[in-house]
Amino acid sequence: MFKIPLKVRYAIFATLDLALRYGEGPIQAKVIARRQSIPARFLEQVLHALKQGGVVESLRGSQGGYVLRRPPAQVSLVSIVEALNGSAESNVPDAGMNGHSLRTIQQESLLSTTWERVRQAEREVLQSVTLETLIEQHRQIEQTRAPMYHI
Amino acid sequence: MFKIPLKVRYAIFATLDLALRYGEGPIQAKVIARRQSIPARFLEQVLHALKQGGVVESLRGSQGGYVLRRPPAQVSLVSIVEALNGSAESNVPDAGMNGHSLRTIQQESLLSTTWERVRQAEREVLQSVTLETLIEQHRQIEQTRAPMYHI
DNA sequence: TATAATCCGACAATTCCTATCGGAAATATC
DNA sequence: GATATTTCCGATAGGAATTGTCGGATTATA
Repeated sequence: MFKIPLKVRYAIFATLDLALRYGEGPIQAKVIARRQSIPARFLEQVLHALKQGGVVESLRGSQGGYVLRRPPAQVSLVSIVEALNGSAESNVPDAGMNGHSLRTIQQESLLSTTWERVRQAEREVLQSVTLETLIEQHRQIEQTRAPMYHI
Repeated sequence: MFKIPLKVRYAIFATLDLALRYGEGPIQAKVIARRQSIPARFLEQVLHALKQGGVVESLRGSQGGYVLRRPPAQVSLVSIVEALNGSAESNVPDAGMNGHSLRTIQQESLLSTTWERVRQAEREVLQSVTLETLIEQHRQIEQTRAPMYHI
């Protein structure tokens, strides 16, 4: 409804790539970028944010790379999304009265509970979907798709 | 969570302004703009979109203006929000295979059901809030605020 | 030491959102 | 009919956010 940033998709598919190889040691950003068709240099930034958010662990130096911090079943989409926003993202446009009339503030307070409910509804859905969930869906799609090429 | 455009707030407060005077004839965009602190020329566009979306009725010419198409209790926020997007707003970035690899399309199909669930969750919340709801909240805020000035 | 990778800041390019403008079409009023 | 008012419509400017690129510093491996 309100538009989903590309950054979020990149983050999901990057972590999904890690999830598919969970336990096999670190994977380099460059490799993920190639596999998932994501601009390599941009992906670096996304992965860095994911690290700050505690979703991912990084290993520097040669043979380094990224590793999922927890097993795929314990990584929900909400943790990924929130890692990217830095968990700040207040809906009220700069609360600080900077150039905002009293009217504007009263207006905000009228809608704030509604926005909060929307946010919460989003959170609940995203919390119910984990990387493990996506892996299963991925497998199901593969299985229904593959036979078509064999006929 | 995913940021709410200013346009949406403007639309809500404009229709709320109409709701507070429902049944008293057409109200001009200029008047609403002044009362709600919204850039007049921009509000015109928003109201036009609301008309296309069937939320609002317009009367052209002198003494014209805008009128709510249905009573406030029957106007939900979801109808307002969808009127603005033209109800298009597909999450898949231009479906048409233009420069999109097969991989990208498969990726989208993996997330499409999740995005759809998020969208649906948003819709349900926004559907449960009507202009009538907001009017009541507005009155309650007024009543709790007013006494403070009298003491 | 050489190589490979993340880290970090700066910044360029692009797209989207917000806002403004001029004038055309429609309508009420005098 | 003339005039004033108001919506309608398209164009477009300004700015902010998003997306993407780059250079080099830092860290680790071999």
